[in-house]
Amino acid sequence: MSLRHALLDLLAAGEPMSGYDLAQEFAVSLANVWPAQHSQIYPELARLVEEGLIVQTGEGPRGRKVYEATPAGVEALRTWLLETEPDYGVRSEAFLRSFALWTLTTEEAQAHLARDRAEYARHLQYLDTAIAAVDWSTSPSMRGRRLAIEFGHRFFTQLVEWADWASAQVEAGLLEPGGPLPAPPWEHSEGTDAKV
Amino acid sequence: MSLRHALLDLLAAGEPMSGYDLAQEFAVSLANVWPAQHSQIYPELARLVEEGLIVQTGEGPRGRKVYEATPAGVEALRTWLLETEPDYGVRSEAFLRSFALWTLTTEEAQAHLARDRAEYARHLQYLDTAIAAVDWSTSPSMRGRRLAIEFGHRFFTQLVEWADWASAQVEAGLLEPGGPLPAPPWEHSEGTDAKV
DNA sequence: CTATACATGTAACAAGTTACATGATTAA
DNA sequence: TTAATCATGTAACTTGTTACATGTATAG
Repeated sequence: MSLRHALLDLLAAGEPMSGYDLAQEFAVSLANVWPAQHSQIYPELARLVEEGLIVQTGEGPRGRKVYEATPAGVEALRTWLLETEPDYGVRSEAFLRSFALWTLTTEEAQAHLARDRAEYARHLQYLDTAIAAVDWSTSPSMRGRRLAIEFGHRFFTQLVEWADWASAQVEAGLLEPGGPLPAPPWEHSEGTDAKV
Repeated sequence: MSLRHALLDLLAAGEPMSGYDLAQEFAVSLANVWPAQHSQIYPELARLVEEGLIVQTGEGPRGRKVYEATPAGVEALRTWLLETEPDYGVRSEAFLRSFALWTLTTEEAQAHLARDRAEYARHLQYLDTAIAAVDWSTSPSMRGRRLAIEFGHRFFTQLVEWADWASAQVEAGLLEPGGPLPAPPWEHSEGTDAKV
């Protein structure tokens, strides 16, 4: 159900888009949220048209088909947000890899962490450049999307910081038997207690 | 390919485990990294046995089968880390939802963010309790896993902070036309520049 | 005129989820 | 004795990936 809502959101945001445009969008802004290939997008668009949640409002060269969300489509988006239970699960191969770092030597782990660090920093820099290039005040969707972008910015900032921290721990001998262990995390987290 | 490496990592960590044990582990510590159901785990275990990456080393009541990783299995884990390109993509429905918050009213968005916040804080608290209950010095795998746990701790801390930030922005009128927009993210991120 | 980007689609396969199915042990 | 938990598995379905297939417009 997530893919269709991602498409619906993009098409409801204002600008009419083609399947090709949407695929581009998935390759950049949605790549780290809900990746999708064009082979998945085109059939889903056909289903959305069939259900009346989007309509084709234009065409272009090379058989280009341009779609927009219908009022029913926007309503479906709202219903999704308001009436379905969020799935808070996250899937990340990079995170999974960190579970297995102990099978590497200190040097190998350092190399792995350095590569991760570079990749996260590269992505963060790209994000910041993208943020700076956009006028976030133009439309309601843009204004709201600013929240999502901040989420991404903080996420990648945190990844870079984690990689640096992990690298320092490994350098200090974490992976060597008898090496020092870091202090518990709660010593550097304050003000995030549950309001329950 | 990720599921098998997650299983391999757990079985290589030291303690022999059954499919049931592994499913429990996926329901807790790996739930926010690489979720998996028992229906996916049992067939994968059978394949891993067939390929000689794990062996059944014991049995228990109710047809319980206990497995351990073979040296070939540990080597396969290392090869995965050292010789395959990481997939840095992240999939998160909660993150995707934040893209569509603009379709909600200020009040509706606040309710949604409050629910997210509570869920993240709850999970963070659970994580911290779990961290405190464990002796991280016992084995190489435990020592290394400390890095992954820190990753999770920071991730959820950041989510709580983001939800608070987003809520404050919405409260200030971000979703209302003409309302104030937050300052660009880079103003509160320092020391994470790419070392490229 | 030729390579690249644009543009849409389908087919075969792999991965993941939900539901079904069965039965043993244990604690109250 | 009965409910909960332990324990393993399969089947049907949905979702997602990779590869195949085709053709048009544009820029150099």
